[in-house]
Amino acid sequence: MSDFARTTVTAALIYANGPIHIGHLAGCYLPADIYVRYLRLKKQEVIFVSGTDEHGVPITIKAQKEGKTPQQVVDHYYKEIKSSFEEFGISFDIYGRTSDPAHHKMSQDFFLKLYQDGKFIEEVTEQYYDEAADQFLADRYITGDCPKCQQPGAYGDQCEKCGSALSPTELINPKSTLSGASPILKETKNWFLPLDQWQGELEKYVNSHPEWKSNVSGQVKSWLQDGLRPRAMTRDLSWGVPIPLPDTEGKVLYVWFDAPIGYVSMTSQLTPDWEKWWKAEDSRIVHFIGKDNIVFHCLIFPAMCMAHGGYQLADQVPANEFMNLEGDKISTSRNWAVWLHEYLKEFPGKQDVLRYALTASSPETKDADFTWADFQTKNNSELVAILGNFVNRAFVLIDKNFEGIVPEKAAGTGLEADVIAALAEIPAKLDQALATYKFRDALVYAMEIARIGNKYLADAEPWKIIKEDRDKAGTVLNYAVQLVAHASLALEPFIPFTAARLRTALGLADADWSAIGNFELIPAGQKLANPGLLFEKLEDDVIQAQVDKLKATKAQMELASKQVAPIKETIDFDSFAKMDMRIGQITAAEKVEKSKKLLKLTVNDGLKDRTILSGIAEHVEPEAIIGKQVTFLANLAPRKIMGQESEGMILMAEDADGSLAFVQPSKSVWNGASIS
RNA sequence: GGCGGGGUAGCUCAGAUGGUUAGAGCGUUGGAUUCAUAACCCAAAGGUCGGCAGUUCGAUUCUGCUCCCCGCUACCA
Repeated sequence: MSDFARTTVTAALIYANGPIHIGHLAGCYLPADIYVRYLRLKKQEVIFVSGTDEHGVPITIKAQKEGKTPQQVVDHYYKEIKSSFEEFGISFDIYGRTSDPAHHKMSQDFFLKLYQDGKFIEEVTEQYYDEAADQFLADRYITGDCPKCQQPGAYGDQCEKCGSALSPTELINPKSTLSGASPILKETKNWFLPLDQWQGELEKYVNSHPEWKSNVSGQVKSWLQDGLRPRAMTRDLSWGVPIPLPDTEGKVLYVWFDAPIGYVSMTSQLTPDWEKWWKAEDSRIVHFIGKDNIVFHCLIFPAMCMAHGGYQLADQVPANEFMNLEGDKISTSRNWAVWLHEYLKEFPGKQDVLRYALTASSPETKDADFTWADFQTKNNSELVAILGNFVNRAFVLIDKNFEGIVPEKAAGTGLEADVIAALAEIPAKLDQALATYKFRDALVYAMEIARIGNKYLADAEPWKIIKEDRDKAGTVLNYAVQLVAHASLALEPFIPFTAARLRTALGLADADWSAIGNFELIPAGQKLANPGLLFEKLEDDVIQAQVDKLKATKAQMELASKQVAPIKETIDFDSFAKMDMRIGQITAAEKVEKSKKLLKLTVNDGLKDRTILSGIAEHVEPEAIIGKQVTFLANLAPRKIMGQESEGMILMAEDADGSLAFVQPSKSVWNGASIS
């Protein structure tokens, strides 16, 4: 790693269809920023590149929903995202966007080179096309009956009822989810990158990086083991980078084709010297991403680069897992998130508190959970009590006893050697942790300096010594100031706003990693400017307000989901009369093996016992329902489900929360009672 | 369904190529202290390391099965 002359750091491109939330920050932006700041402290050559991804279906959906054009949507969010990142101290060298003409040009050139070099496979396939919406339909936008289990509501890629993987053309009675119309099959030509041809080289590449995190190499190797297949690099969509070939109207580049090129095109906006950062052999590329982006950065983009030639491949891809919020998955569409722009407004000047809290429980090895209670604890018990308190003690003691001027070192208390020794261990540990992307550990090492400081003050008791020996007390405070200075350096990557305040207070012009260990960093006689309290305690009511806000969101979302479905189309009496609904009694119930949802019920219908399979296993205990009377449809055509014959269907009422309840007679009736 | 990651103290998480008392921070309890934002400092309590079985002299660490959470599953990105 020391062979590299410079480092190109990227953080994932985010969709410009919503604001930034803490999941994004913890997932890649904060770790990337910490890493970049660390490299800068070490005076290494580095650039930090990111931006918004402004293409793809989610953007068009958002635009449709808001009655805007896609361009209006991305313009709005680009601005908002960029400014909240800036305010939060994410120190990008360039924050670009993929709708930029320079980006279009570069990704088109990239595509064209692959095309001209014959790296693509052209393939004409039949895809479902929604004539009403005038567009081809991605798998997710088609539903129909599952060809395997016959149940309705299967998606184009998968039936969630029986779990089968499907392709859209297999669906029975397909419908577009956009317009509800029946889609037609239409021929379309797309360009595929034959990933299978790069399998060998990709394996070599992946195997040359045994240091990758287990979640990264695990997923990548799993794909390689399954065998790679050609992947379409173009899409039938109107919003995106147009394909630079004749007669390709209505087709654009696959967003995952142009997005990673975005890193490069954005670099070209930063410096005319951009090629050095992506092509020079002594340039190291590091992609910070979330776990959902692993294959695109570790397989597909590398394959594109191999096909193109000339580009360096990523040296590290430190993917984080996900950050949950109060026990639930963060979700933009469900509004379950702590939004950065709201945080910045509601907690002005407290960027570092959030940076600290998110780093301290960063999802480095597994999903993590952000709770407001934890946020409060981290602020009150660590930032205020450990760091803020130590700094305040040092400044107040010097202000009171030495008029704010750093005293000379004289004979010490005998504890100084221990302090120096304790501090001496920190830089190497810190360096090691940061260099290996273990930011959680690194933060603990950096905070250790303040702990050392607190202990030193408690043991040395300069407030007592001063009464007899002013020089000795001065010595202690001199050391304390040096420790504050060290904290300001070691904590710079994590809490840069606080670090800068400290440097100003100390009169330390420059932040330089190599100064760690230097106990003459702040010269005696230096006039200090007490920065005041670095952090303030967060009271319960402030935290409670945030929790309440989330609870209100949740309640609102539940309310929204409680919307009663509209009445279906009118039917005549005969259609109704055809249904033979009856009351029967459950005499036996057991789980169907290898099925999550299915229960095998034996129902006494007054004539005989019949077997009915019902997808209610997640809602009821088999033992608990034996003996219950239920309503069932008796003349439904028998159907095989998971190899077993089901004779009828149990009627269930679905509650707003998705739970199911039996439809039962209000008093016990005889089995076989018909319903009319 | 297949594949990948994870399940370790009340909470958030480390760790062990298998080996004497499994770690940290926070929280809790007790003590000490008052320069400091009722903060700091010291100490203690607290874990059958998801469950079952196997390999082994010995497993929380290896193997198999199983349960739970998360992700991916290739034209959703």
